[in-house]
Amino acid sequence: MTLRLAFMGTPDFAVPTLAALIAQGHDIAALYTQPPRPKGRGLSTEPSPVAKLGNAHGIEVRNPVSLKGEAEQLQFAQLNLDAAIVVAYGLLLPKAVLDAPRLGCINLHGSLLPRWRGAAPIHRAIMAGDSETGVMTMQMEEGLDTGPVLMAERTDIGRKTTGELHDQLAHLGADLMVRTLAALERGSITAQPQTGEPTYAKKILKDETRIDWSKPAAEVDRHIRGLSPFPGAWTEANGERLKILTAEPAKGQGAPGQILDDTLTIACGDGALKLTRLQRAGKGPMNAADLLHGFSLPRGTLLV
RNA sequence: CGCGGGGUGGAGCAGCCCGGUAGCUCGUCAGGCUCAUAACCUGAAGGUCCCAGGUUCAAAUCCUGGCCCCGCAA
Repeated sequence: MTLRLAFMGTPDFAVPTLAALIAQGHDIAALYTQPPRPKGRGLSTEPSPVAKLGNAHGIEVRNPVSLKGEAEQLQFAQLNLDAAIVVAYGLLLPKAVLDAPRLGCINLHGSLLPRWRGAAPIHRAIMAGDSETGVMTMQMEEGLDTGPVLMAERTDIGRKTTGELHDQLAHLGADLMVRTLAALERGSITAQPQTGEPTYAKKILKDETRIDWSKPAAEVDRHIRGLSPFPGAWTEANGERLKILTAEPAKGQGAPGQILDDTLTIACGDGALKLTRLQRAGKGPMNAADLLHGFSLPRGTLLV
């Protein structure tokens, strides 16, 4: 069954879903994404990952700064959609937009709602030490990720990093969205209200990314994994900024932040962690052994 | 033109200011030894020093232009 859809999304997380919908042969009438923003270092602005894929398929791309205006809402309504698929779009959808498509607006969210509503569900789930998470499709309402749930897929977190989990959930979610649309069109599912205590995944702030070595090793480990590879947990060594991408549990004790051996085992408030992949300012990511070849970090050094 | 670091054998770095024999810690290969916590010993191979101009008797090094990577900041 071919549906007439709009896709609203911006970052990499949304790309697999858009690709899956295209592959399914759905009619993507328009693509909404955040306008290109000046992106760092150079002066270059780049289209969002979603916009790039859309351009490659000749889909009309729209970058409204807001959907609150009547003109935008009218344009949206005139698309005459079966549904709008929303994945990490970055804009709130007013009621007029939510109500316009025949089947409404369907959102893909990267957590098991109502846990971790909001901006950074993957990071927060790992940092909080959750043992499992997942993706959900839901019928959108005006509230922030409050809509009733259509379908869900779970997965263990284990020792995954945010990057690994992000990619996995993006693909699980793409498949889930395809199945959700098929079921919706058949009329074989109904949305179920979210149950349980909501929690909110607040945006990651810069000043919470620094590693606090006085915390127990298990907690530091979650901190590192939850922020890897973006935005990155970091510490300071010899006055230089060191981003820690991965670490693994290790044995040892000492003053918090102290290097205990020649293989980057670091004492935490309780227990220790062995750093395995890290990045110096201005350098690319590298394994611990490689880093040590060019950067002196003898045992006893204190990371702060 | 937001600030800054960088591009040197396969990896990570030094050398650049003060031009003049390609260096360090590893890896790889061969041989030896026979190894407890990243084994050790001996030997070898492997480099357009990002690219293009310029200065010079001589450029990894100084000058000009370009390309690429990254940290901050947004």
